[in-house]
Amino acid sequence: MTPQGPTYHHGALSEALIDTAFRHVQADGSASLSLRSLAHELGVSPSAAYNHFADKEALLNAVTAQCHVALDQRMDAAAQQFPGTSDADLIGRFQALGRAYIDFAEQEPRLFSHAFKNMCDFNPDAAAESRAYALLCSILDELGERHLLRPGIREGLDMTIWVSVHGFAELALSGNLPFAAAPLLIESLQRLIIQD
Amino acid sequence: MTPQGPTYHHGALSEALIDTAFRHVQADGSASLSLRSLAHELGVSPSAAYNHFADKEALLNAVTAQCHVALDQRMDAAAQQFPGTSDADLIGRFQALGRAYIDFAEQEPRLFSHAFKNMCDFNPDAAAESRAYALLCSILDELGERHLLRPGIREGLDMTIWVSVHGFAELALSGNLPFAAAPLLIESLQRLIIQD
DNA sequence: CAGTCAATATGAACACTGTCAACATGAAGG
DNA sequence: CCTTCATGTTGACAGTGTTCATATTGACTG
Repeated sequence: MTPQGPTYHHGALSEALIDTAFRHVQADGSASLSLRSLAHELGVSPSAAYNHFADKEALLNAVTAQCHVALDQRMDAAAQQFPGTSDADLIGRFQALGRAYIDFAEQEPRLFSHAFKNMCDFNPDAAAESRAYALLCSILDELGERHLLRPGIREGLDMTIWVSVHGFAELALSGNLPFAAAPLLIESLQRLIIQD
Repeated sequence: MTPQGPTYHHGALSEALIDTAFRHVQADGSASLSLRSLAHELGVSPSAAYNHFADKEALLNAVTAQCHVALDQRMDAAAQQFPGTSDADLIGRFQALGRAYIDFAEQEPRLFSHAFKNMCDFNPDAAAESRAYALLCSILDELGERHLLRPGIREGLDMTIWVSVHGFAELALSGNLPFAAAPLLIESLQRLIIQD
């Protein structure tokens, strides 16, 4: 059962933990997060969190899920800026999705880093459940149906575009590229895939 | 002055610290590295490291540099597998460079992660001094001179290819893509840029 | 309503950690 | 010889994640 309101000792500790942990990660990054300071901030004893999470890592994994939700919301909002089906709207949506991904990395660097921080084996569900990836696939399909894509390039193109935008964000965050170069990337990708 | 041999208390502590820290990062990742266990392993007191590094972070930055060296060595070796100037060698070198970057991420996941871990502002020197990036630029230039590249796509292409391969490596390490998809990426990139 | 039970929170403790200030040591040079 | 300076040690401080035994509470059962 899910917690039932603020009538218990604390009430909904697990949600409160995720919530303030999320805000701490957003502001200072996940490395400097301490379970003890978190508990102190919530007026709770240091070991209270262990009734809801096995580990500090388990709590941070819950925060990771929230980070992905935040990214997906941005991608949805970007897609809705160009809801039409005209050629211009399709291309505009393609650009907007790429920019939204990179803008999120620039404006919420800690959330973006934490969203992709965990090193683990390949999990097919992770990509399948990603709203961002689904939006990218559908815009590429629409571009293909309109013959706006160069012929014969559709196979694997969703992956290629995704890794490009993601790689740019990562390299910009690690100081190897300037965020100001984002438009160059979008233009370069467009030159590579759009028919003229 | 650089240290002068094993005649002092320890001799060359700073090199030894970087060396064993590097091996620890390679095996277990940078998160679980402890200065104290490192000092114990070297038969030295816990605070001895502070004569050579201001911080734990400073030591880890030295390790980061070593990680980039290891990556650059792989890229050099890959380029030398196709040293010729024939069309086949040029394309082979392009593929080999991409594969070497991704193979390094797969075979040395901790080193790769640590190499691009730090979040910091854009530093123009970082990219300029990267051997991997220089090798990529030169192969793209050679492909262009041979008219193997589709016309009009050269601007920003080095960045686009780099972020693609890097993004693939990152997403594979975080479990969002399978490393087995690497050939698909290389083929997709080739379809996008090579003239037919 | 009374009583049991599982969920939840507490307190004290353990084994760690990074970091620092004060002190010791030894090699090198005037 | 004796000072100087880089290097290393000792001991301490303030935190950390985590566990265990214990207490408290809300909800369900008879």
